[in-house]
Amino acid sequence: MDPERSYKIGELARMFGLTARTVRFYEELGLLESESREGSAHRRYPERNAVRVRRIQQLKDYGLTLAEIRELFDLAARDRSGESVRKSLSEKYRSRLEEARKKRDALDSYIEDLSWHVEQLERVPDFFECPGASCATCLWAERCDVRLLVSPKDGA
Amino acid sequence: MDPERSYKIGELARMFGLTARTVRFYEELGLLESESREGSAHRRYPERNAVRVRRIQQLKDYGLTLAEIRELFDLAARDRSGESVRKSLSEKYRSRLEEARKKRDALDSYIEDLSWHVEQLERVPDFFECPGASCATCLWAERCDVRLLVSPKDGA
DNA sequence: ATTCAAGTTGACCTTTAACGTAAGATTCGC
DNA sequence: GCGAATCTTACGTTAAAGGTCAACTTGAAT
Repeated sequence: MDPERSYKIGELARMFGLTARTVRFYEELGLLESESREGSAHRRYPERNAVRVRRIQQLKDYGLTLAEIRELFDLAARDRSGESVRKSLSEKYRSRLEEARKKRDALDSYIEDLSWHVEQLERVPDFFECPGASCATCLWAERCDVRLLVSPKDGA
Repeated sequence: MDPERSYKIGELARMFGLTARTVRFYEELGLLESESREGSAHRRYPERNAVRVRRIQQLKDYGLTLAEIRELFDLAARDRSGESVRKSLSEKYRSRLEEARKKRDALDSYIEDLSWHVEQLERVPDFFECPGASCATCLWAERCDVRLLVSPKDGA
């Protein structure tokens, strides 16, 4: 890697499938740093920004917001040992992980419920007759009682 | 159930933990039907609307939008046999189910990836030294090469 | 008769991140 | 000197399900 190397905004954008607007936006947020533009009117991004963009994409994929990514970058700039960054990122990942697991569990029970409903809908031919015992999906209220609108958890 | 019974907007709202605004909003969308207000200025919701509200909440819980719910209600009004409603709802549920399963699978692999990263972050004490082989979480680009930013799928 | 909680219409506001898009002026590279 | 690239500024997008005034009117109970 050549530390002297620098990219124009379009180059950097193309390298990662972004638009110039996006790169500019990232810089606005403090995620990228262009050289001071002495004499020139166009931005120049030193090589290290390429790595940053890649890192941004990665962290974004893992569910971090750009604001959070910025915090991490700031942290890294202040603590060069990397300790605080590692701790912070680790915590963030852990909490994301927990959220994700909860979401997955919720999704699982959602899937179960929905399966039950689909089954009900397709199994009983005259399900809509509201036999008086239970009615999971009846839609015309004129014939229905609130108490007859059941869910799987209500017990069969 | 007394077919003559009717509710004021606040009553209906309180029954289901809604606000009057919400009930009004539902009526605007065509989800509820108040009696024609001859002589009166206040809405009156016949009993059947209670069942509708309950149904709305149920369908909402299963991920249908209010617009979709309205379509179902319309369908039910046009086809009293219930056949088309059952078909439509069944299809909707099925597609929701498929989406949910995909989401869950994506979530699962996300969880795996994230676990890998957490492990990496916590296992290698000087992970941030960028040993040159791989670097999953390094944050200061000055010392890093883009190619060193790896993910679990990249192979260890 | 009074009162005052409850109801009414209408119209705008909220949330939210990560950009898109338009416009017109400049600049760079060849 | 020309056209592609870049610049700044600033508003637009997305969008579901209501929230929040504001200013007014009703209706049931005292």
